[in-house]
Amino acid sequence: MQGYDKYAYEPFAVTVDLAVFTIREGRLHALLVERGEQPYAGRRALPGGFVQPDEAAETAARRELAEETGLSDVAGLHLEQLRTYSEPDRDPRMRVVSVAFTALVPDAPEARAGSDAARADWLPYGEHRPSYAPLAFDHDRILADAHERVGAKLEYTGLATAFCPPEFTLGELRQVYQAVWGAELDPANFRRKVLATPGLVEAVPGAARLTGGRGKPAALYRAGGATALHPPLLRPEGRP
Amino acid sequence: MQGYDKYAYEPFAVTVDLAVFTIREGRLHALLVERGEQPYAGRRALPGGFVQPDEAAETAARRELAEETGLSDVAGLHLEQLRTYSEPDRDPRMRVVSVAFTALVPDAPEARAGSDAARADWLPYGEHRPSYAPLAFDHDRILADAHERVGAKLEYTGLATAFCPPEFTLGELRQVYQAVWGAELDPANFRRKVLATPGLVEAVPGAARLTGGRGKPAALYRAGGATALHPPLLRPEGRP
DNA sequence: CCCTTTAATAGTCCACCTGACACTAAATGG
DNA sequence: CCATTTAGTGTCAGGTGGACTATTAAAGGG
Repeated sequence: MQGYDKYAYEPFAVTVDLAVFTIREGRLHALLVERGEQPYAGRRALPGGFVQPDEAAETAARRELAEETGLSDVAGLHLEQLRTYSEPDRDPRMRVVSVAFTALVPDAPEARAGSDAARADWLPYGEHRPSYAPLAFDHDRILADAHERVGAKLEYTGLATAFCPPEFTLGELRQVYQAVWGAELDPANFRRKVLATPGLVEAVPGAARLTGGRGKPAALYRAGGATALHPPLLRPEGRP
Repeated sequence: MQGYDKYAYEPFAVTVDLAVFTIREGRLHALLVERGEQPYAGRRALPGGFVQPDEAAETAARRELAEETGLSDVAGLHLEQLRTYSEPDRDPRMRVVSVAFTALVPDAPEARAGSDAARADWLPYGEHRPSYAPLAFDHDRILADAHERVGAKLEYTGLATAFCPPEFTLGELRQVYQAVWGAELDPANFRRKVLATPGLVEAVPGAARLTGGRGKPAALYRAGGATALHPPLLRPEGRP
């Protein structure tokens, strides 16, 4: 790092890309925009945008998240850096280094198109290659990396509650795990493990109960303060 | 992302910073350089440098790693992206976005000073605040983040073998866990768990044995192909 | 050369975690 | 009223993991 000279090197553009997930009807969905311009016009892509000269990448990501989702309380959403993608040819026009973030949204208000996107929608993301694939740029890879990261973090952190509203039932929490992992979980064993993990959830004291559909009404819980889970909640083996 | 214009935005300098760890005499060490110039002249810092216009951050990181460590077989070393640090004021001179990497080195040849550093040394990194603290820029935080990441990945990946030479004893492997976690592990139980984890290590078939110091000679093992550990090898509880 | 020290390896015991599964409770829809 | 659905409780067998003891095989010192 001998003497810096801001013009000694080709300038890099720095952007953020957002892999935003939510659970809808028990299935995992990702927020995707439709590109309105070349390259990849008409193709689906991750929402994102440029980092401004005076803001950190995290700030830019949260700003873009607010713009694209139309959510009001963006401050409370879970936003986490995933990794940075810097291959020289990832954007055909110029050198773009992109810091990717993962965001988790509890309920899912309809998305709205941002300034630079033709449209924005919540589209199902799962095992099968979706009809809208492939995404623009290297966004398929980013989204897959984000999915893998979220799946892994469910095991050993209390992250799952970030997909849930402030008060939720254990059934809803279990659906989060099932949607992300793509696996069935035994309701009884899930309840036992969640309640045995200190700080994961705490019961809402009032006899508060929620009726959603059929079946016996369930007790409500709030997210506990726990960030690390000991022991972890491991996903079932073998995913070939 | 409406039409790019590479001069529409203030240019960002993109650098890589390296948190390089090794095990020496059973203790965790980090590779640190001494800065020769302002700002922070004379202070310790992480090795690193600029990303060139035609290379990915990973490529730049591996190039810097080779330059700073003097290792010949840099290609085989474990190098992994940590995260990107982009706070606008993290470098007092200009806007620098830095992609941080974690590298793990098995044996530790003496470091050598790179082009931009007065010197480079392996310095112990552990519980106590070391005498060389604080580091330049936000490098204390980067190094702490890297340590936490490595400690966590030892639990559920076969990463520990990256600290070991191609053939190693279970005692050496256990020392890796102990040095990174700063905790004592029962040798017998460690052996049982490691050998019970499929794909973590594989025995060297010949009656190969290694003599290092006192005690019964140990059997040699090679790193197995396993990348994910099921079940994980959890570190002991409670770190207040 | 013997004896102590050190580390690897083997084995045991027991508490607890976990998956599988049965059973009851409370709501809805025909 | 009855079948269905989901919540919640309980049980049981097998496996895992921590604590601990014992044995083996080398090095080093007197």
